[in-house]
Amino acid sequence: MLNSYSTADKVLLAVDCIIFGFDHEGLKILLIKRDFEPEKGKWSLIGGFLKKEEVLDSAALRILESYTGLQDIYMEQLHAYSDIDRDPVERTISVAYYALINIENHNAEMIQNYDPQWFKVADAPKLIFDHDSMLRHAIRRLRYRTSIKPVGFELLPEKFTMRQLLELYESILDKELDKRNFISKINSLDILVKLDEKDMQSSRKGSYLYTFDKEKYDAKLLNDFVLNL
Amino acid sequence: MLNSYSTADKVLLAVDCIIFGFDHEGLKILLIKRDFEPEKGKWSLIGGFLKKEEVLDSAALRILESYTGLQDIYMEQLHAYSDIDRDPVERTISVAYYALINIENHNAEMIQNYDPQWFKVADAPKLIFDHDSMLRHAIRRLRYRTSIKPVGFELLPEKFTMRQLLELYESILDKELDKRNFISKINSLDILVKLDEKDMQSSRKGSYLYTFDKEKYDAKLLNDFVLNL
DNA sequence: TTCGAAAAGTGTAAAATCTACATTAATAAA
DNA sequence: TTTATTAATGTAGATTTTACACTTTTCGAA
Repeated sequence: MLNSYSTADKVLLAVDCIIFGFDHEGLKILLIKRDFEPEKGKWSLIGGFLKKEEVLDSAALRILESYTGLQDIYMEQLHAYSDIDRDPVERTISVAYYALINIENHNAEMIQNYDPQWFKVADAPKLIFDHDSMLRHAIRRLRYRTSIKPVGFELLPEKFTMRQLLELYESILDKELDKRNFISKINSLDILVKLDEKDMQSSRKGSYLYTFDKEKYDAKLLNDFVLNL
Repeated sequence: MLNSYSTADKVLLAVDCIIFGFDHEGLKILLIKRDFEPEKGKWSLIGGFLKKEEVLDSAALRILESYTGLQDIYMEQLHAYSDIDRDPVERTISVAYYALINIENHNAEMIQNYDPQWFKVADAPKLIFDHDSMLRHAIRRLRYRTSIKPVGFELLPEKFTMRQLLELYESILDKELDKRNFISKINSLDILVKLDEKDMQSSRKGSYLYTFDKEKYDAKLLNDFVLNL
């Protein structure tokens, strides 16, 4: 019978995580050397299997934490991948999630206790299975997301310069942006607070530091807008 | 062990289809009375279980065809739903797909041999499980899609009037559009061919019929744009 | 102390796009 | 031939987007 629960096939359900980070070198992606067969030792997204009593969103969080120690990361579902032979061992459907995190905040502990590595998106090694394709889709989604939601809160340090924000957008969109136009567009979003404090690392003159106005930022997360950069 | 294939749980994987159609009454959604327990007799999206040797995309096509006879329908994956108790019988993860189809082209055969029914989106009955939530997401996705890809080829008859196209967009976006602005924006997409033929049903004067320029339409499907309606 | 180097900060004019809006045209039916 | 009905059409003003260059600040070197 077509729709009998009892005769329907059951399958393994995996979750793979595309974790984006950002630092002075640009947009990065977090990868691990796979620690079990098949493809042991090859570069891979962080992944694992869904447990029966678990929701996908939670599985993504659990799996991310188990490989990185990272907690309370906001992830979004990307897509379900189901090619028959995507996993050579056994039929496995994988649901991919992606997240944005601040590298500096998390890196020390993570590198100490686990073994993930950051790669510049452009320099990422070949990945196992269909993970390259997942990564490509995630980048596309991130670019799109950038055009309708604010980005940066999760990726930048608490205090940051306008230049850092500009470089974040440039590295996500992979194109140069006009500095003055960018600043006025970002300012028109009204999500930044200019501090009375300068960062003196980057120049003699020093550049003002900003933070996000969390409330306004979150409000913008809910209501899509068009940001034409 | 965390990532052992042999100890990982297997789950049922369902596919549910949100089928959008359009006719003179507006945007519609195709539903069936569920023909098996639980919730037998209640309104439901068209759905079924993934088979082990099947890709999700194909499962969506197979399931749609089994309930409607519809073939060669282009569907897009929407989201994977995994609430623990979303299906009361057994843990089931469902991947939702959505599609756009032309009601008039397909209706006769479908209604004859199967028992699905069209509902105006606004008048849809309460659905089983989390199908209401799937439908809401699909509508949101369709609206978004409408702002970055052309819509209509799959939903309108071969030849259609500008008014029909306008009403399609209005019913998807659920708002009134300015006729003249709409026409000039659509024309600027350069995807329509104006025919030397009028539809005399709707008025004394008659209104010109259009078709889509399939090539240009398809090209626009690939490259996103912003259509500010 | 002055000078040079390096990045920060700032404004505008022209072009493009978006919006709001009303009249005339064509035809069939009465 | 008149009337009723819907189709078709254009523009001016407002808004947004784009392209673009010079001045400011301060540290460190001469």
